[in-house]
Amino acid sequence: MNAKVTIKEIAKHAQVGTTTVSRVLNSHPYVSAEKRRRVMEAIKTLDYHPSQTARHLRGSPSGLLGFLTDDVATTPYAVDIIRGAQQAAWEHSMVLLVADSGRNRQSAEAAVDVFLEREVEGIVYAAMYHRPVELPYDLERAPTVLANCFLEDGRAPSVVPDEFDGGYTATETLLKAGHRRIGFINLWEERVGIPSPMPAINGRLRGYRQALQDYGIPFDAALVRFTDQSPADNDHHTRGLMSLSEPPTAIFCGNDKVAMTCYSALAELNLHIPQDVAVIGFDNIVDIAEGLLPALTTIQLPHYEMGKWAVQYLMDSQNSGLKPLQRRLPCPLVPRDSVQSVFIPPQ
Amino acid sequence: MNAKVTIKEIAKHAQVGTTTVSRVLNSHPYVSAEKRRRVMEAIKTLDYHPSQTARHLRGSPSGLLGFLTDDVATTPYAVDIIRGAQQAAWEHSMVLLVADSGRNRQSAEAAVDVFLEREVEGIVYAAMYHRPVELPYDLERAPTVLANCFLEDGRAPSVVPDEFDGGYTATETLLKAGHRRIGFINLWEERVGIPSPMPAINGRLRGYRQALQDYGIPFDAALVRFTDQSPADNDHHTRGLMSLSEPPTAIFCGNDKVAMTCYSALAELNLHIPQDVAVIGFDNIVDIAEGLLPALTTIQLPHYEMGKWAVQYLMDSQNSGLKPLQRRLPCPLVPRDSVQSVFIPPQ
DNA sequence: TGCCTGTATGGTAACGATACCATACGCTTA
DNA sequence: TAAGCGTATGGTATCGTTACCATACAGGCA
Repeated sequence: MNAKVTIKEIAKHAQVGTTTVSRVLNSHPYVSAEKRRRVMEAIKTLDYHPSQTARHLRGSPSGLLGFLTDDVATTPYAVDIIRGAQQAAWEHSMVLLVADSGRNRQSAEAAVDVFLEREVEGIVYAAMYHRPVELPYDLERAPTVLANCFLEDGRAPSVVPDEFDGGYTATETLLKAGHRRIGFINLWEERVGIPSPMPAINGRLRGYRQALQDYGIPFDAALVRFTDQSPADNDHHTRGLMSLSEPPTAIFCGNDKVAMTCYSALAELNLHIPQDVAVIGFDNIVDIAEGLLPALTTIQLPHYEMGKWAVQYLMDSQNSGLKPLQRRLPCPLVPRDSVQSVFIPPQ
Repeated sequence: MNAKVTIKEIAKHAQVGTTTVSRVLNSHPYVSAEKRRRVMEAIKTLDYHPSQTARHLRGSPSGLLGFLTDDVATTPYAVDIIRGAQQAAWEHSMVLLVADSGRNRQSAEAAVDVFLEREVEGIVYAAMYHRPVELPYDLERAPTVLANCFLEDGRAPSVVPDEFDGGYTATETLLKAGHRRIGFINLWEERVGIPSPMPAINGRLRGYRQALQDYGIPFDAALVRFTDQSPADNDHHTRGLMSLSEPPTAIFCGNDKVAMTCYSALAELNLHIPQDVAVIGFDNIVDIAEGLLPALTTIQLPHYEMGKWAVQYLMDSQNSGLKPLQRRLPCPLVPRDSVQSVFIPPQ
């Protein structure tokens, strides 16, 4: 507000040299108690705040981290990535500079330029849903960690949800509750004719199969379906599953939106959750999961944790160097009321 | 990555003085075409990027804006505020510094300290749902604009959703479709015994009443209900409304979550949307609105626009001074399939 | 007594960019 | 021909802070 107070004025006010003030500020040795006190007092009375700009110019690290996102939130809670990053940054006394790369490489480059002009110490590149990306700028430009996405060639470190773990946990939750016929309405997406390599789809399916195998249940392809995520298709597959000659007693839905349609389809079929059919979702969209009746048991994507991890890794490897590993974070269960044991397990 | 290139090296490489380089960078007059060319070339070959830090130290404005949020997203899309702010900042060649004030005043002060140390030119304080707040730091410290919240005493400018407009639009949409008995399941919240001053609750109710009045429909208190937002209560009120001797033909739900429960309650009552009952929501939680069948017509909160406005106002009033007005932004209709005309309007 | 060492202190250059000042040239105009 | 002006150019102080260097004094030890 008022003209900024500099170290010089503190020095004058406290009747010491600027060096002494600096020493006090950075708690260096060799300052007498008396002068330290005087400096402290001057700082308080003049309401002095050191200029990070000047500090940085003199050679200290910038204390800045760039956070670049690819675009608008698809899954709303994906923004928890930024919260996690912000939290971790804070713990390292860093500040987050955020920018939206927009859709095109050009504006991403521009954003990175801006970051670099401010000498960020690293960049977190975050995607709004888990997928392979092409980095919209030259990796050499700054130490980069990817969050919720990864490079196909693995040239940069990344942190992603462990989709396999999520699929496994969801399925195991149902198995533990005693279910033996478990339907799976997986997500689907096509990319120019070939099935998408979306890690969510494949990873969760592998988790599902592995859990079944671990519990000695044979895999039945009829129980696995793929939805284009439209309500109509979600509905269609729920009905398809339930009209099987041997219908499932539990359904694992590819996400909470699918679960939402699943609920209404089951209601129309006069089937009750969780008594007749257990349902488990994915994503933990709280508005949906808590809004449904009964409240939806689901799996949480580790958005917050990914953001946190990305920044932490960036910081930890500041000197040791960034090793391009891929870190998979578990997807924990969020138990609510849509899964319930179907029978007392045998002793 | 490699040691940073400075203006001096450019000067040496281009065989000119540093002043000339600076002039080229800032497109000042009085540089010969030849030298300009040489400088440009040197910049490109040495991959020079000017240091914002040094620029700023010399006196230029910091180009930084602080963005402070109060806490975790309640409505997931509230993060669009940050996207809007980021966009507007970008257009003004500003960068956003984000921090989470956490719950307590102390860490908020700390965050503001950090902002001030970097000499931000202003601060946007954003809340995750529309409400009165107490600013967790001294207003004198930096030019501040509040987004999605406001100070009870109006000491600082703020931008909020026009809840009245939203309530009016929702109701009018139903009226225009020919409905004359319109139920309203409003939100509810108590604060130590007294009803909450949540602007959403009062504003939307006033909008509802005004729209009825403008269309010559008498207000019927029996049609207005308040839910604590639990699925059970949402369900209860939907049924209550429909069991009226003269039940409504349309229901205006306080938010999309309420609408979600409303859908299932109506389904259980064997009533079809929109033929038997029209439903309109609030918030436009896309996951819910598009996931429901039929897709939910709803009202959008202007999160993105608020973020944008806040930054724009901060910038525009950089010299003219911040006037503490409150700006209300309209809540537009997002038409989908849950409202349909009940009859052909008379010519 | 003289030297060394540890403590205490302040002056000043440097970080990178820019604003100001000084200078210099070529041309027009009195 | 000299003065005056527009154009072109570079040197240097400056922003706020810290690192380095220089200085100064007190006490311990030979």
